[in-house]
Amino acid sequence: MPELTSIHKKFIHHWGEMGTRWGISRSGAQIHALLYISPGALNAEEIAATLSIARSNVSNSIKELQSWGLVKTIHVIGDRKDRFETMEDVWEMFRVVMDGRKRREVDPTVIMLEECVGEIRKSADGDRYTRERLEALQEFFATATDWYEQTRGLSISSFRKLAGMAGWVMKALKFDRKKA
Amino acid sequence: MPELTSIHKKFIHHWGEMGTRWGISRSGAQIHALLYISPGALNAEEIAATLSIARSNVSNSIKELQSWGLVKTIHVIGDRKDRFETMEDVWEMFRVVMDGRKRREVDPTVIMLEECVGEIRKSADGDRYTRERLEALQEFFATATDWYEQTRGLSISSFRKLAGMAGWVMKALKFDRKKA
DNA sequence: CTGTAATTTCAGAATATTCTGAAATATAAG
DNA sequence: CTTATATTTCAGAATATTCTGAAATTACAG
Repeated sequence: MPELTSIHKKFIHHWGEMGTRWGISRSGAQIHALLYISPGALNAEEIAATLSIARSNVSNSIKELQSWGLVKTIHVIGDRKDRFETMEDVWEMFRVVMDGRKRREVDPTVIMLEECVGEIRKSADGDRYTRERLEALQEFFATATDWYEQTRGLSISSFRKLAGMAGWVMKALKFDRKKA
Repeated sequence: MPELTSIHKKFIHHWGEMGTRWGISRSGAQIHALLYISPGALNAEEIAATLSIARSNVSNSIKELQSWGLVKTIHVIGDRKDRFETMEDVWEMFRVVMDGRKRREVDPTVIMLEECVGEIRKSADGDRYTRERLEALQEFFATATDWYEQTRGLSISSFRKLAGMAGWVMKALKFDRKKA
């Protein structure tokens, strides 16, 4: 993918911007976008040249992407350069990102809430309102993580079916639906 | 909530850090945390004093939170100062954040993909692989937004039931489950 | 109106993040 | 081992974001 068309550029730039909102650096997300639309694995030099970024930036960003589990290294015999590729399956890609975000954001928050609620229960001075609020958050996170574990193994088609069920459940059984 | 205990501080600081990963500034997220654990609505001066941040920062951050729909203004008769509060319901809070993120991140991406795929179809030069990849992304986003619309109105208890169904579906019907 | 309190705006300071390029290190063929 | 090439490290530059404080604006009681 040495020559980028305007469509390639558009996609890569947008993906780069979006990546920053998902905790991935712009360069990292751009590299991911490039690998995603590249038919074959690319080496670091090719990536740096194609995206006009420093070779070292590629190295660091690849490491970042690998820490997310989004990129893996390919060794081609007769080629000393490492090559990199990303998964084709979008659903798997999404799951990998979700797992990473859970690990980095949700899990530490759950720990923090446990610690806070634990302390507040010990102190027993009657900070009732704070305790209520933190326990409500705890319950939410418990439900959310439980939910995530129940569903993260579903294939995309199963997930579609589950959405269908939700709509059906809401309509046919007149389950409680929040306004709007 | 003028005097913060160490538990309050711990929660507020953690929430502030997490907020930055969700596209909300540290100050904004800290204000949100403070309002969340405050039994009553607070005015801007109280917030600034409690969190040791500039009065103008409170003003801007409140505006940011209001753009998310996370904070609303309360007018108390006989008090010229605006007071602010946030919703108690965690589930609603989560939904509000999800709506905001969808609006800011998913919707523009869907548009970008439409534009790219549209152009690539017109050009018809045979960039088959890129087209395939972008269409795969499109399909994923279509499923995801459809799913979100189907389920965003569910109450937390319905959602719990849905998770139960998912587990049941996976086990009892031996639906396809991806490895790991 | 007038005066005072409240709020907002905004330019620049402070901070945080990302990126570069040169130097150091690692890898492997000969 | 030696030499070529490939990769990583890292200090500081470049960039982006957030925050502050003073000035401008708004709101409203008297």
